[in-house]
Amino acid sequence: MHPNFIKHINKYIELDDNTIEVLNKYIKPITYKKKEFLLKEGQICRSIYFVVKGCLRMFFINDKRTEQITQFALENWWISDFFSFMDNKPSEYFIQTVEKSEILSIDALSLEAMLKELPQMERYLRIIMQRAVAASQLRIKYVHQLSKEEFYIHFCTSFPEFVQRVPQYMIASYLGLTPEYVSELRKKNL
Amino acid sequence: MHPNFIKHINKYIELDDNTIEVLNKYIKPITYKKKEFLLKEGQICRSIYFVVKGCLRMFFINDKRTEQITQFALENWWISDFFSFMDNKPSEYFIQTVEKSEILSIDALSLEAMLKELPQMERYLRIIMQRAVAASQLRIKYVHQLSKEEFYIHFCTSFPEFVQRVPQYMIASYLGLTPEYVSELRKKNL
DNA sequence: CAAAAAAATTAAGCTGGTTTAAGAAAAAGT
DNA sequence: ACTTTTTCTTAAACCAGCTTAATTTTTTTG
Repeated sequence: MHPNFIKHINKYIELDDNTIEVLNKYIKPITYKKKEFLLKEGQICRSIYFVVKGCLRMFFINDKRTEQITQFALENWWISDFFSFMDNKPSEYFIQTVEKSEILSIDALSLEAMLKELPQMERYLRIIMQRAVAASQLRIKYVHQLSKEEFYIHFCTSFPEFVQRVPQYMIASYLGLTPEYVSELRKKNL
Repeated sequence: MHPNFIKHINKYIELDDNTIEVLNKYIKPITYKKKEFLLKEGQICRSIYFVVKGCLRMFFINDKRTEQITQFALENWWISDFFSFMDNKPSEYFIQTVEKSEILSIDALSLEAMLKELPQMERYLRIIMQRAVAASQLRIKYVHQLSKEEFYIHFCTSFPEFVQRVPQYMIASYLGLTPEYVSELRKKNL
């Protein structure tokens, strides 16, 4: 089992050796190359994914036929299309690696079985989800509070690791900007 | 204890009479008049709130000194500033009733004690939080996918109950539009 | 290393939605 | 019923950020 994953869970709940062993039964590690898809539009999102190493992006294709990124996931982040995952509905999203990545995945049935055997994991997931809600409250606030220029600068200073690892046009897409406008902002702000 | 609340929990987990009685110990019902505040900017958000009857809004004051609404909560919704609640940090939000409302509140200490005594409630909250994450994924998608006009029309057709109950300028604020523009849209689309 | 593909830049013109300001209509309080 | 407050409307001027299109730079691949 991946030590980073254990460490992450252990930040929120107590974990004994037996629990770790049981967890191991349900969780499936996969290594992906750069630009591989974990989910494509039209498929049902059968799993939730934990990033051990690497980077994922989630996006959809908008009416103008361009990719609109809605989320990134770096190390120790969970990602999924939760609507598709919970209700078994075809997803409108793609989930793809931005770079070579080591992923842990757990599908809906395994998750239910795991939670039945290890109910203390409900608490871990509850806290993770609660933090995700808090994060999206913050994100919505920034969207309304900041101009696009301020939003871009705020993102770059808050998450410098992204600027290093992720192409500029993907950051533009995530922030709802055109690559051309980001280019202009960079010229102005450097 | 409020039957709507019990019914809501019962949608996600099994509830026996004893559990309900224990729950009752930790949960505090309060009735608010129209326009009363449950939280003000600068205060720590000490509780999470469940709307039994009525309507709440959450907003912050932006740089132009106008109220920016980020969330509503109608019957059977939970609302809180989760960052403030989890980390005991002063909130930047206000939470206020839009109309006379019956609210159940549970503060952080009571929540922890309740979850210790009723660990099965972790599952309920995990599912609630997971659904909230799914909802915010959908919201972000709409923000990127739809023009402001489409966004307004989509909201009005998806949540007609809001249009009935909530003043138009509040819906405008929630959607990130000026009241003037909404007025124009209404003229155009009726 | 050369060729191709992917990513970033530049600049001019344009538009969806805001701002500003004034007035009208509806709702709430006394 | 009357006064005050809140909410909604109208219209013109304005601008942040987008579109389009061509070029350059960087990265990837054989």
